[in-house]
Amino acid sequence: MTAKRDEKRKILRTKLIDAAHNRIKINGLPELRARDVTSDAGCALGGLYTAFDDLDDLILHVNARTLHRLNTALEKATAGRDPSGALHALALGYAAFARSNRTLWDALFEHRLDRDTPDWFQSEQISLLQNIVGPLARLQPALTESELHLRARTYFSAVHGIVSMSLQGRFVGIPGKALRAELDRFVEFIIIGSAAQAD
Amino acid sequence: MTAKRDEKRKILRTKLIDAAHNRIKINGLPELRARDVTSDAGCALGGLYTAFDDLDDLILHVNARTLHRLNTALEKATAGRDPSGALHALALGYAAFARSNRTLWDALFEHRLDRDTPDWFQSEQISLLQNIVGPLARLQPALTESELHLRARTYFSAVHGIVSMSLQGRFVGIPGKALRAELDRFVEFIIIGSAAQAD
DNA sequence: TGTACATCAGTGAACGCGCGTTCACTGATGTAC
DNA sequence: TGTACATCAGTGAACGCGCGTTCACTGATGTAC
Repeated sequence: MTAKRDEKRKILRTKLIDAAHNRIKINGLPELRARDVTSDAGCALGGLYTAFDDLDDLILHVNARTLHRLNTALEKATAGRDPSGALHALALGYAAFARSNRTLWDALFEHRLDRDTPDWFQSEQISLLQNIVGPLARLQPALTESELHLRARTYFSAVHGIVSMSLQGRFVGIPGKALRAELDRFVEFIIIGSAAQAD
Repeated sequence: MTAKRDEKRKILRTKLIDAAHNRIKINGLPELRARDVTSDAGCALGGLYTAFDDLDDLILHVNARTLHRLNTALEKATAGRDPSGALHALALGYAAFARSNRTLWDALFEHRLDRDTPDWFQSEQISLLQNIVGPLARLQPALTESELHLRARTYFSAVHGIVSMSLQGRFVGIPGKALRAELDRFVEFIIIGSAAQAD
């Protein structure tokens, strides 16, 4: 019976994830400090290393949560739509999520991990792709599973590029005001192109 | 007559840019150290601060050089092609440049500058966009200048997203082997979509 | 052309600070009887 | 149920290292006459 210990551990882990989530949300991943997180979570600095392997491990848990929230948002946005509508909704939903979760979303791509991606994280990544594979499969029923996955990755990468460049405000990014319209047009091109190819 | 001083300064600046370029090329921007660069360039640590404002300023000069090399490569790749051929060549040329100049190309996007982008750097950014605007304008003559620029940015961002995700080897990136084929197909969609829109 | 002084590029040791991780310790939880 | 001992989560001060930038100094270049 180690129930009490297990419970305390679980609570501490949650507190730390919550604290890191909030810190990233407010100041962004580059400003995240182990000392701030532990003091927010109400434990000692060393406590972090009993609950997680290290700071990177904690960040990974925050990112998994963010990815999960993104997947939920995208599922909601596409629910009950026809394939084209779903693709449009995915792109706009992605942009909307990125904008309103800016720093957390940035953390998803800023964070480099040297170790292998753990299973519980990979499953969230797979869900993300599945959200795209679904509509694509209905749009192009002739494609094989592996072609679909390839197309979904290309499609995701392209939309991600457009959204991230725009939000970063880089020279090559498009102005925020034009983002929605450009994304809509862009998705339409993809749909038209797919239809043309299917003929 | 400060000719000799001016000359020495110019030489030192070039040596430092060369050294930083090589260091980034070999180890990547995150591993770039002021001490390594100055020792490679054969000057004292403090010398960096007489030739440039600071390390960021030096990095910006390396990036301008990389951007210039990219522009030259893209101009060469598109020279004498019809609009569709040029768009294909741009995407593949971009991927090829990114792959064979991996760390230098990464530095272009990893480097954050707080100060404003100086003119001499902006002009390279503008050239990059012009490489895309050219073919697009011939493909869709009806578009206004500002629409063309918007389309060019969207188009660049999308291709950049596909290429960078793939090279980073992220889960959502497409495998290197499939990159060329996916890019070709992707560009074709854009061209078909543009044609459909022009009707 | 030559001399005396002034300037300023270049030097490199020292500054200054940040921050992830460790580790000897303690007190709460778990186990044995 | 209660006591004695064992374990281990949690503590927080100290470690350890990295590295951009500064600054008093010097020697080469420039200026004045």
